[in-house]
Amino acid sequence: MSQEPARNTFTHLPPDKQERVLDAALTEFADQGYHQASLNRLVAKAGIAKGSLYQYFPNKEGIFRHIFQLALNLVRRTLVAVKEATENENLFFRLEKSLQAGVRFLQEHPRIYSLYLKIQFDRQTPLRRELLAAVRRHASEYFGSLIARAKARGELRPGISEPAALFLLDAVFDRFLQAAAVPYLDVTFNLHQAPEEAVNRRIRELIDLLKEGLAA
Amino acid sequence: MSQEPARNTFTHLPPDKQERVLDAALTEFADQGYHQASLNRLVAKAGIAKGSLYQYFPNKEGIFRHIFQLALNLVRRTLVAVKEATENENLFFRLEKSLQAGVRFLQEHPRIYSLYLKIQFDRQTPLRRELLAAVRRHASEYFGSLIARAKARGELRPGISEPAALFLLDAVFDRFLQAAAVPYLDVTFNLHQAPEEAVNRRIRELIDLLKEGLAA
DNA sequence: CTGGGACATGACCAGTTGGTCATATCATTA
DNA sequence: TAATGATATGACCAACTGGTCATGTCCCAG
Repeated sequence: MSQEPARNTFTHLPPDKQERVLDAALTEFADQGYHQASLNRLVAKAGIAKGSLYQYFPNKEGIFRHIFQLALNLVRRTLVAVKEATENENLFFRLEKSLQAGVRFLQEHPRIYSLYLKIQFDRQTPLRRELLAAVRRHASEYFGSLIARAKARGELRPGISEPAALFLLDAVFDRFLQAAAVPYLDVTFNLHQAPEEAVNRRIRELIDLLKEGLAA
Repeated sequence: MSQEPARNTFTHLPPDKQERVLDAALTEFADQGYHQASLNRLVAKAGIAKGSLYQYFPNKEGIFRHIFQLALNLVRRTLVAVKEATENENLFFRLEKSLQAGVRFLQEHPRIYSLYLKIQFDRQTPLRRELLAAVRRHASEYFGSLIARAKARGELRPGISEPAALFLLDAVFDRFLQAAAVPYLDVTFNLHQAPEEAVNRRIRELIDLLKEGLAA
């Protein structure tokens, strides 16, 4: 499969130095995207020599892979935690809590989210297929299991199209997080850097609309 | 305001040559994004000398502005046409037609849509604020007027939050188009390069869900 | 035929990129 | 102390970037 991108030299380094390098790398890739990212800037930020970087990683893509894996693991852990924490609640409450958790994640790890958005729409970025496949799988499992449980508990309108419901939830959630993270994206909610209370109000409005529908 | 980015020299050119240059530029920017785009590749594609390019436009950003304006005007005209064509129909029929028109646009002008996505998530691209502001204004006007009319005709559930409805429509539409345009993005609908008939079925499922809601 | 303005051209420039490598430093052995 | 292997370093490389400009071609007016 894919060989380990980090060299032994890197894992033997004192943890704080590893931290500095990874931090600089995440910042650079998140700010600039893969191709725009400059290794010269990266090493300057990390306070190491250019040559050292190539003792730690085989090349630019190797650094990227490493960051990518760390980020993906963090997301995975977070998703599992939220799902378990609301296991026995009803669908709409779970959705509300999920969206809140999403916003929290994005505020705590803005660079990871920014990196994700960059990869999503830059066809040239390495690992793009892998990333999108992984995200798709997670989203599908997550919402799929919420919907299945809701159906079993009779919380869903009968005859509903499950793929459509999944698509709808995925779309609305993703857009909500984007609007909270990216300035100028949002049409009416003004979510970017809004106070928590305002965000939560919007979440409730939105869930309510999903629940009851638009039609009279 | 903003000065014209194209020089007179360019407008005096034989139309087919203008066409070739603009086409090459759109392709390059759409494929690579602003910063990754290479003027060397661009001139090779257009079959002109590097020096000539600088007789037509002041610099890279000037070329980008020009392409950008052309694209924006095209979108504007399309939006107006759809809105007028369904003026007296009910909300959900109009939404269906709008989404169909969106998919059609994206199939006819994939490079323009790709460019739009690139700009949206690359914070470093020039004109990003302008682009996002323009898109936001258009979307808000478009959906806003649909919703206002639907409300007047009593097609909406009373007490509905208008900002939430607007956000919801904007989110779902945008995501639907993204899923149709970008491979691997879509969780369950398999919209990318799907046949028209399949797309239209999905559109109907989705609109129906928006109409009736999720809850039992 | 001459002159002049519009347009075309590609060699050239300084700056930056990802990546290399000979050399230096350092801690740990013997 | 000497030797050894791991790690650190930054000058250096070819390739490419956006942008310039001296020179050339072409057409048309006088």
